[in-house]
Amino acid sequence: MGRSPCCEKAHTNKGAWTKEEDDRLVAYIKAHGEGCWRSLPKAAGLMRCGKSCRLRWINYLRPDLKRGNFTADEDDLIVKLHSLLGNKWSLIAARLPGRTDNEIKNYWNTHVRRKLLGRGIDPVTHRPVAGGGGDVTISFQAAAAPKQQVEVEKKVPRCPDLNLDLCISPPSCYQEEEEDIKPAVVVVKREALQAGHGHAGGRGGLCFGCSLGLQKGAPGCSCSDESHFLGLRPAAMLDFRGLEMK
DNA sequence: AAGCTGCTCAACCGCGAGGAT
DNA sequence: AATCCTCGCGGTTGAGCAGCT
Repeated sequence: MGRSPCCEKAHTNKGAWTKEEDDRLVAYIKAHGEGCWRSLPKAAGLMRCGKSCRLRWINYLRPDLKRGNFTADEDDLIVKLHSLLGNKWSLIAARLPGRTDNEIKNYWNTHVRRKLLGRGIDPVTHRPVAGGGGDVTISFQAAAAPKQQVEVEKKVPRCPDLNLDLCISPPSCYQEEEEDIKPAVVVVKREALQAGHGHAGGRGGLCFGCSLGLQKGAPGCSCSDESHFLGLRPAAMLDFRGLEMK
């Protein structure tokens, strides 16, 4: 049987969008707002499926999109977020105002991956590839799970890609310089990340905690201290479970 | 100038999650 | 509880472009 098509394919346009289609879509969303993508094409007089309209709006027509090249800061943040979140492009995009998941995914695949490989870093694990010269030591070891969590995981196996529990080890330089440093454990709930919280006014100069939605100045925020790995204070234990929000 | 190759990025596809019935 | 429906996500594709021979 297979799944039913998302739309009436025989009567939908495909491929590149025309200026007229863009104008129609923008005008409709300005008048009626986003949402109800399934019925939008018909209502807007577009011969497109809802999915296509949504994608066009989100990735290209949204007025708050930031076009143009990625800055060094954005580049850096993408690498850091990817090291924590993996290929969760929508979560990464939520931390980069004006950028879309599709744009970041493309940028990663065409630029960042190659750059990391060139530095001898595995873009998947963010560890030095065998024989490589990289110095990134981000660990993907899961934090010790509480008993309740373990029981849940008997039914729902841990998905490594989900990264609900993340363990970050400071780089080797910290281990050399500060012997008593404890690994910082960051537990990030997916809902918190999806909520899209963050400081108003852009990301410039935000610590990693703030990039993940922490209130500036809250425990775990280290905006004023540029010297720490990923903006985390090496000896601090950060628990982002407190970020859960509606 | 023509042909080839590699790269970029907009768009498509299939699937899973979650809400509604 | 089961099924349906819609939305959103991540992987993949392919048209268009730039650079090279």
